[in-house]
Amino acid sequence: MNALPSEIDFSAPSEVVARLLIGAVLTVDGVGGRIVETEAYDREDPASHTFSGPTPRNAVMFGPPGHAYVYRSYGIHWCLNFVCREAGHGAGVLIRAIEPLTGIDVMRERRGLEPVKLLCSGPGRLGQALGITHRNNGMALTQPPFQVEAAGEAFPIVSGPRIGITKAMEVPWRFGLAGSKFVSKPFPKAQ
DNA sequence: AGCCGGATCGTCT
DNA sequence: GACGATCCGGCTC
Repeated sequence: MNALPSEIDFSAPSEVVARLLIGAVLTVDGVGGRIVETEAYDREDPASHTFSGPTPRNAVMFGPPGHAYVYRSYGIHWCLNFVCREAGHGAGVLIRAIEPLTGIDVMRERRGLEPVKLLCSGPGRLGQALGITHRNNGMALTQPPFQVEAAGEAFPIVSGPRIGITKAMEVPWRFGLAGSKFVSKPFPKAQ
């Protein structure tokens, strides 16, 4: 009844890709799980790193789609994005939370003993649990250590305002798997 | 359950 | 020199 998982078209608009990624399975060196929360960012988007044009930091986001854009957050965390749209556009999807499925022991080594629920619940935690660093910046998502398997079925999706931004707060480009206990924060009015 | 401050540093003004 | 696409611990209600 389910169609075979098809490849995700990263050249689509970031808000489309952000929805497609809900339910997809992401692993890094075999460690990962089901994506349950994403956020879309785009070039004409005041909340996006690319809003003010290309810089050394955001260069990867202006490169070809289907690559990893990794940035340092608050001087502490590494956050993982997938580049979208055509090369030169400057759009991407922030991976905010996954439901851990494989390599949970490795995640615990990296993050310490804590409930599975919290291992990848938020972009900083996810980055640490999956071992993401600046070395992953610019890497193709079709090549090791990355593996992205598209969802084989349509998952129920909720949406709402993005987290932790101060601009374009009215844009509802945060997406989540409806009812998931692994999202970083509840969605307004959802379920 | 919710608010507050500290940690920590690359990036851009 | 200021500011984060954040997390965590400690405190209060």
